[in-house]
Amino acid sequence: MDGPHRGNGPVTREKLIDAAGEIFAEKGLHGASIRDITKRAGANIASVNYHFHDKFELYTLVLRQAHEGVAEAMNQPLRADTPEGRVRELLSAMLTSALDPSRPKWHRQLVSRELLDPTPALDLMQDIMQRPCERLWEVVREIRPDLSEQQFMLTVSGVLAQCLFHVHHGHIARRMFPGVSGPSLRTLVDHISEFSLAALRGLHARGSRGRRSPARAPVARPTTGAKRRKSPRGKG
Amino acid sequence: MDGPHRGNGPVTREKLIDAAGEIFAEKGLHGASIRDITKRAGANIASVNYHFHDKFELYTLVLRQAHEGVAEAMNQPLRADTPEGRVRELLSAMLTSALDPSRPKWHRQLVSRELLDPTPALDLMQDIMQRPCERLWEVVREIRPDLSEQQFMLTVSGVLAQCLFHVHHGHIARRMFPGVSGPSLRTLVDHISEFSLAALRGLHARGSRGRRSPARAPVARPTTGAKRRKSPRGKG
DNA sequence: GCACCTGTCAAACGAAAGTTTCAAAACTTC
DNA sequence: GAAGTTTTGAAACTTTCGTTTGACAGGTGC
Repeated sequence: MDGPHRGNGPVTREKLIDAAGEIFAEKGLHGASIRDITKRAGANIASVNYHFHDKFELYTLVLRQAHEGVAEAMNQPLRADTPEGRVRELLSAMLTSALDPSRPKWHRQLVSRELLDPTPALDLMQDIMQRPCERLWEVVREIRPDLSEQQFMLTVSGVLAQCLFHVHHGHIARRMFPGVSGPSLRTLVDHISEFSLAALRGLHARGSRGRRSPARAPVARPTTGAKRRKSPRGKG
Repeated sequence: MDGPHRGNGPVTREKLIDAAGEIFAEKGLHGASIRDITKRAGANIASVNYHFHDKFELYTLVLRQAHEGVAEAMNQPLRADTPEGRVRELLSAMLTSALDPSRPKWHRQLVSRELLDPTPALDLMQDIMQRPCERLWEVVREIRPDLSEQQFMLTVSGVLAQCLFHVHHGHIARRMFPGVSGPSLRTLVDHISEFSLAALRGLHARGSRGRRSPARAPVARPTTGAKRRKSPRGKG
């Protein structure tokens, strides 16, 4: 179990992925070095290029693994009867999977980095964001079918923004309000639901400007192919 | 005016700062290279180490310049009579200075990067966020003095989150809703104000749990000293 | 036992990074 | 104009990066 060569194939591979996830989350694609990753994984320098082709392929694989849990949580059916209940259910699913403490912390951090950096693997991020946007759009339209198209976009963005903030920028809130205890998952879901639903009820329809909401949510279709770059520098 | 050496001292320095701002915003601290920066600035490679000590000192200087405009816009007095008016005024000041088209785009991008990366210059970010948090907290307390401390935090965070989203993650909204025209600054301020105020009116006070709001906003005090690292590697 | 494939290891590779050097050019001061 | 300071220039420096190499240890099938 602890010998140097003992069918370690998948073991070393997984240790590399875990170490790479942590270090990529800490320092980003450019800031992390293969020597750091292999050192933390307890593996040889050449192991990255052996198990994965190059650094960037390891990065995209790690990123894909980080975003999978969130993406699949978004596809579960909503069972609540009322649109208000479905809003809450949707937010609960999003935040629960995103803040799941059993998952390693670098999952959030990596996705957070990618949401900012549109460069390396933007299509993966679209996979994450598309379903919540679609479903939120639909539920919001059930509650307030009289809003303009732009109001829909701004409202959905506002709800998503609150979730994204607590998921990806929680450290800011913790730093700005050090005296206030951090909210539990339940409290978070309750507050954002109540806050957003109250706002939705009080919003005035902006009749004149903008078209009415279309029958279908005008959300970007996903790039299912997920066109991947071959190398970060396109050298080989 | 276009000769090789013509009192270029501060000229080269400023060109370096501008070029560094753009490239740092594009690629981050690690991704940007001094060769790229000096090439875009039309200067020699050694000029960065001559005018600034090293790469990191140039980075912090550029970051400080990027955040100054936003920080000072937050200190202007609020003139509106009603608390609701002051909320709108506050949001308008924040978004106007943050989205001011006359400022170079890399100001936003750099701050956006730093909001994510807690590593290099976190105190600068606190300078940016502290005043909006304080003032929002106070105005929200005027409107709804019955809310619990945690509800205040969540509400202020929610309002800030909407602003941050449109300032720093606008590309996500544009990508997710390609059919909807991006909102103007005026529309944005109107919507976030109306949305948040409607939510604030409809929020139920959570009486039992959490203490009531204190007389003073429990916002983190700024680190005025802004302790700066001497070098990215601490070598010399 | 032999060939074969899989993994691991230490070492080295070329490229690119940040930094330093030093001479020449421009500017300032007298 | 000469001396001294400031700024620029091209080149080289050291370090570190991602990647490659080739040898060697384990496992497997014949």
